[in-house]
Amino acid sequence: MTASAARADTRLSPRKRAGNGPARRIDADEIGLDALVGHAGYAVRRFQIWIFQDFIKTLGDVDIRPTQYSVMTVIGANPGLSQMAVAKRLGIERARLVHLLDSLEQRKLVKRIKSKADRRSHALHLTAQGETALAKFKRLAAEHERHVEAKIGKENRERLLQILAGFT
Amino acid sequence: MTASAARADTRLSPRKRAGNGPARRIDADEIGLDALVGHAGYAVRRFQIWIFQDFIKTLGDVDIRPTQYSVMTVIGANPGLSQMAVAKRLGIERARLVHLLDSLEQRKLVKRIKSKADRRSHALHLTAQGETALAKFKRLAAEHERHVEAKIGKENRERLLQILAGFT
DNA sequence: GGAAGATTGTTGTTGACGACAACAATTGCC
DNA sequence: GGCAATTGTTGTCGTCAACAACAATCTTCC
Repeated sequence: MTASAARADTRLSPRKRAGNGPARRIDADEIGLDALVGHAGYAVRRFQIWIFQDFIKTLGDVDIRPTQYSVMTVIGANPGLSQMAVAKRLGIERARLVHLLDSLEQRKLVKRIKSKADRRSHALHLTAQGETALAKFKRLAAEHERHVEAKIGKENRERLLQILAGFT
Repeated sequence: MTASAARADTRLSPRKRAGNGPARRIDADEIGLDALVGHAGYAVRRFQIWIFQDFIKTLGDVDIRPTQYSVMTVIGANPGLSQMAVAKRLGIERARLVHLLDSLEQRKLVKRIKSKADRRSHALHLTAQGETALAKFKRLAAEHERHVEAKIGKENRERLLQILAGFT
């Protein structure tokens, strides 16, 4: 079922089939994308939507979204980071990180500790509760990753990670 | 360097390096992502952001965003489609497509023609101006695609398209 | 040592986008 | 002929990226 793509570009162009309206019912599966096939951005966008939806669903019970997971993972692996450091590392704006941390702090998963070295900044840590929660999140994330494998194949997933390793 | 994924889970944890704050200046490039590396979703998200930004910049002079481009491409290749058909094909909601078409119609690139076969629906067409404009957009999109090649390599781009072909 | 400029966290706004819900007009079905 | 489904539209809500402005604080430079 997944192997049925990658043609489509070389089908006889359906151009100007209809004068001012479709005479026949169009099945929406048989619409030629033409130039759209072959655009990396389009494929990546569609895939990203799919993968995020599966992540959100798989971690739906614990109510954790991909960005929240990435923030907790980075803090868990590097306790004491400032908000700027986390934002820069994850490529999110510090303005946005404020709300993310507000939410995570309300849920007692993360805490902001005033840094004594630089009184402008906060040192970010997971709470004890946050540590055990993150462990559970990681198990669910691993399950999500298996869904990805099931979707595109184990070796394709690894090739993908290899190709995109420069963006992490 | 690109082969360095898929371990990550088994590195000695740098946990608890800092008591309540970073003693040393952290360079934000040397922050361990640990479990984040190895997550397909994270890599794909970062890549998608990069690729969209390049697309928007490359087509900045003509003020066309990726979604607008995809809509015009589909209409150009399949004149007379209804809004539902386009929405379903591109995976966008029909509610959202309304605004996209409003914008494109104001710019005289697309026109909605009342279908006589089904008076509920509109047959979508490019205007003459839209046709020539789309040709220019496609040239710029091809230039963008070359940027992608330059970023990840020609053969990696093609492998990527192959892997994700099922999502187009 | 003090003024000038940079950095950090915060608040706010804007716009693109996905997800829903409701609605009128129209079509298809039984 | 009547009732469910479809199509386009309008609206709301929440997520997210991109900016801009601001107070507090640090750094730099004279």
